[in-house]
Amino acid sequence: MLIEDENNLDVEMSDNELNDEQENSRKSELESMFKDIDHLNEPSCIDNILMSLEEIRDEDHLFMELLVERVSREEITWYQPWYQQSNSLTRPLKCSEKQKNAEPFLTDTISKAESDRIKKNWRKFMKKYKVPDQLISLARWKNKGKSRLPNTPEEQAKRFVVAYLSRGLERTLYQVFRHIVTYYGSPNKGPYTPEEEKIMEVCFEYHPNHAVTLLSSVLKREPRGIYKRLQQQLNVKPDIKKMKWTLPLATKFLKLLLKYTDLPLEKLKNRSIEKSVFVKLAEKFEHNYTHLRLFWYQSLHVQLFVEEHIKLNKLRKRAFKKLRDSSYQVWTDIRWKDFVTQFPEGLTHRFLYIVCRRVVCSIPDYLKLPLQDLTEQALQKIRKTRYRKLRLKRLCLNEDGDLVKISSTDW
DNA sequence: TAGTCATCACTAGCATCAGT
DNA sequence: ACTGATGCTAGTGATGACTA
Repeated sequence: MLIEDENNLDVEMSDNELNDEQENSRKSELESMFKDIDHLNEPSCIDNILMSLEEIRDEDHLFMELLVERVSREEITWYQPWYQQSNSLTRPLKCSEKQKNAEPFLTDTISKAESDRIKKNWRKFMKKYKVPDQLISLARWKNKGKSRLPNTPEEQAKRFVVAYLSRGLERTLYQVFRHIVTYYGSPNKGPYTPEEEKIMEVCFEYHPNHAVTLLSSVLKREPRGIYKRLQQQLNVKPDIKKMKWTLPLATKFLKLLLKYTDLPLEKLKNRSIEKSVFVKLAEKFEHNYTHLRLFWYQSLHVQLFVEEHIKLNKLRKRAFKKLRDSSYQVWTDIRWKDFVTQFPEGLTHRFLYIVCRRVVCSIPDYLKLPLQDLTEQALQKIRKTRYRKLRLKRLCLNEDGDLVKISSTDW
């Protein structure tokens, strides 16, 4: 019987080191594809890309063969909650009425702690089954040209690994697999570099039909991101002017909002408003509906419904102290909708987020720092700031139905 | 220099379609 | 019955130009 010793797993590279390494190898890979090539139509360019694709496919293929060999006779012996017993990794779990009352699983974004747990499970798995550290291959391997029945060796192996990685998590196999695919399968994130754009161009020139899947492999990016980028390049951008919100404009906005929702102002507080309403508003304002929606939830809602004069930095101080003492581990763990309930009425989660983020966004690596450190730094920054008395402007409707400012000297 | 605004990008869900 | 490819959405997150 193999004893799994968690304490032996401590020797590992920190995340940052790993990321830097990946980052560097990615850059040199992409650069080598374009070495000495100035003209996009150079066939050697697409050759390089295709070669790189081949390498990736081979790598994944070999890894899967090894995996099948190592786990083909393994059976699941550990306890599995009902929601981990499904056979499908690529479709969300459908629950029957009965199951909805059973032991529940989480549905929000996977937190830092959960992600670490998956990593830990993977290290155990590697050790026990003697496979290389190549989760990326599992993540991007596609069952093509083979039977897709769930009991083929490859599918079984894949399911076994994912089930193993899901141990101890209140998540479905689908959720864990999604997490693996996004975090390990397409590790390249952020804006597209000029090299990447060149590669995209070349691929579309030579292989328009498979360009997206090809690019997703070679660039190690999510296919959806590539689609989106493509659309941006093809589409003539609609000419949206910058918008400057003024009291008259906000008045017009609010009047229309009241009209389209057919509700009195008080009823709009904390209410989620249908998209169609914002789409109608967007037509009137000739602006993106998402922007208008953001304006409502991030600004106007707060200014209308907050019942006291708020000093921004006082609010921040309070928020960061609460965050420091919370159970959240890193910034991205924060569930703003839950968090905002601890604050005065009228504040929205988006407002709170934007106000707090202002402080931390200039702190290097703020998304990864332990929240305790981050909040300490944030509190220090707030203490040092010069504009400590900034208050939130509050607004109300006067008798004519126009928005006016509530003077803060009344308080 | 803090706040505003626009825009790009990613995450995680849902849906549909064709292929095996 | 299940897959991959593709599309859409709400919610988050990053960044840079502009402004008060």
